[in-house]
Amino acid sequence: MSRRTGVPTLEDVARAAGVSRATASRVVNGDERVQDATREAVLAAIRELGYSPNLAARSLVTRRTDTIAVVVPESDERVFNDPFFAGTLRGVTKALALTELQMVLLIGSPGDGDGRLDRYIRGRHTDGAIIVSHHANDNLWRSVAEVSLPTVFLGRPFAEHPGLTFVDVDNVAAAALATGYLVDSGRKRIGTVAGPADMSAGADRLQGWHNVLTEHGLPADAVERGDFTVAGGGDAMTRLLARHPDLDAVFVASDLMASGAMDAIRASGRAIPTDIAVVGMDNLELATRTQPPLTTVVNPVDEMATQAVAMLLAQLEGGPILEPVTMPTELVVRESA
Amino acid sequence: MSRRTGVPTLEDVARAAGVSRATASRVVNGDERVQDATREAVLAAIRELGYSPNLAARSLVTRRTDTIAVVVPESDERVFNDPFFAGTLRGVTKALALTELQMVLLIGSPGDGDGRLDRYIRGRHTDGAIIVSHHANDNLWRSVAEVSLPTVFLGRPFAEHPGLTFVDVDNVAAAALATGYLVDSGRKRIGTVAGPADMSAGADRLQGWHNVLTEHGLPADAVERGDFTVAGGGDAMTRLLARHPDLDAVFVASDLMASGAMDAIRASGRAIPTDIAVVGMDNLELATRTQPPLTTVVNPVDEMATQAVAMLLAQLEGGPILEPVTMPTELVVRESA
DNA sequence: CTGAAAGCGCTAACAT
DNA sequence: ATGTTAGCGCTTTCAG
Repeated sequence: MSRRTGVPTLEDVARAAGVSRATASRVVNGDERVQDATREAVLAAIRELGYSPNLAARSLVTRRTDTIAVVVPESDERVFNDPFFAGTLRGVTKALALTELQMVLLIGSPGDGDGRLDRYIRGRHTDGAIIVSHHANDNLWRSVAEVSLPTVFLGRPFAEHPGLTFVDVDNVAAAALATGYLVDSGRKRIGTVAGPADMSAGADRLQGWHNVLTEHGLPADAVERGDFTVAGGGDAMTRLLARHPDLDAVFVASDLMASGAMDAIRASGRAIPTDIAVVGMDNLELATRTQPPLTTVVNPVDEMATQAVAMLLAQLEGGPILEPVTMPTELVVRESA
Repeated sequence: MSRRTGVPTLEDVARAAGVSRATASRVVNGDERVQDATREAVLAAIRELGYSPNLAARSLVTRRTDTIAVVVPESDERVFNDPFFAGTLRGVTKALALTELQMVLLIGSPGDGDGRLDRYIRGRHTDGAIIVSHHANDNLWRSVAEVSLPTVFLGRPFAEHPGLTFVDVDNVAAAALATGYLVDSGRKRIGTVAGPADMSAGADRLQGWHNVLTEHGLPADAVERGDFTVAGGGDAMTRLLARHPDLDAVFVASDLMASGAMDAIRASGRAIPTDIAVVGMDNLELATRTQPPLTTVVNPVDEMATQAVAMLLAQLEGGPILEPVTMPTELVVRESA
């Protein structure tokens, strides 16, 4: 016995079962061509010794790590305060639980730019990646392309690029749906609290709002940007009201921002929806608990995550890069509009 | 050139720099005793080739994985809906960002009991573990002990065991603080919505509530259990009111449950705090947004997480297992009590 | 169906 | 200061 550490190796298992390492390995990996009796012996040895494969050794030879990275180029603050990310992570976790893959969560720390994430990707330390909240100036898309790491974006990456695939909702259509509802209910002066200009969700939702207003010959000049946080939404709404006191409705590009915006509206002495109607987007649980409950557009994060994982798995199994997928969206009418 | 894959190895770097693999390795690992000129050459080769160490190969020889597991034996649903876990993960992420360690998130999936988590721990696939929400019938504590995996519990594990360390708040004291406040403000008939009996936080908070009431000669019989969710808190409160319609106050063992409990109280036609005073625990952001804002006891998850990571790092660096740490707590008075 | 042997990429003695 | 060498534990040809 040359076991210095307490951790049994495949060699130990093989010896205990009276077979070669190769056969033991076959049993561990479910290879069919092992005699039943032999298999039993090995299995018994494994149980007895409490053997568990050394993943590093395995991955050194298989050239797979059996992990996938979930990359979120946002601060830990954002990620863990925004239910949108929670939903995304929940979806990914759930989908991954059915596989042998382990999830490695990579969150952008404000400290070092995106250098850490980039290095991790370029190092090919995982078999694939799901990249969640992509900004225009992230070069993550370039990195995954250069090292050809199987990747699916959750939310359309700002820079489209052949070979990059993603799953998203049609954010232009979603915003149009929300804005159209406001128009149809007779609102004439409709502003928007938009998302960041460097994210496709920010840009597209603004576009959808703009399209509908111009189609109807209504002014599309009341725009302020928020950063997808409650506070950011509140600040943006305050600025919006200062510049356009005649607003009678607003489309806010996320429920979290809408929550802040509603506080700002109330603080200005206006009533919701009587003075100002509010429509959000995401349909977080939060939307049912605002005062009044928030009319919003569904952002099916769970389904999107599941879809993204499925597309990634297909690639990992050697399939082609699948076409981008767009998920359907719907309006949920509550009391804020 | 024998490079079949596109991924450069240390060997490639060494060759390009005209040195041996050993020297290249020294540069990569920041070994001092390398001539500046040599170092420069190696660094240049690394940049040129876009070299990144193969972690599997490294960990095979160093016997370290440079990862730590964050184990949460709860369903993904719970984990990603409960801001308590979000706070914990935020704290751990933040603390880990300052190190070279990568976090592996292990979440209990309802499917396979805790077998998956257990196997992962016993396989020693990480250098250490932080175990977050521990239940009485989890045998995780036994597993980490048996394979002597450096571990810190976040929240006192139900089974105390020499060699197990943890960081927690004094939940008995916290509950006593909340209940004492209710007593001091003249309430006479104080119930509680307690947490699960199989978790130390559930048991201890119930104990603290019980202690104060008996000390003051008040009845301590109005108890219903919830599962630390909004819905669970609501249901428990409904049962509590049915059995004890004379209640004039309630200590609810978590803010999430308190939120549900407040809905149930209102639904019963009672006013908060006039008819029933409510005190929660955790001091989530949510507590500021309930109607009325919730009086609660601070659960300093961020600091606890930081502390837990620090204690784990100390162990990983070869230090002794540190004594359990108890964090201080305080009452935040808002309008619900 | 099973075993022998090669080697994945790296670090860490041990030489020099 | 640098090179040589011996594995780390595993999978995978290749023989038999």
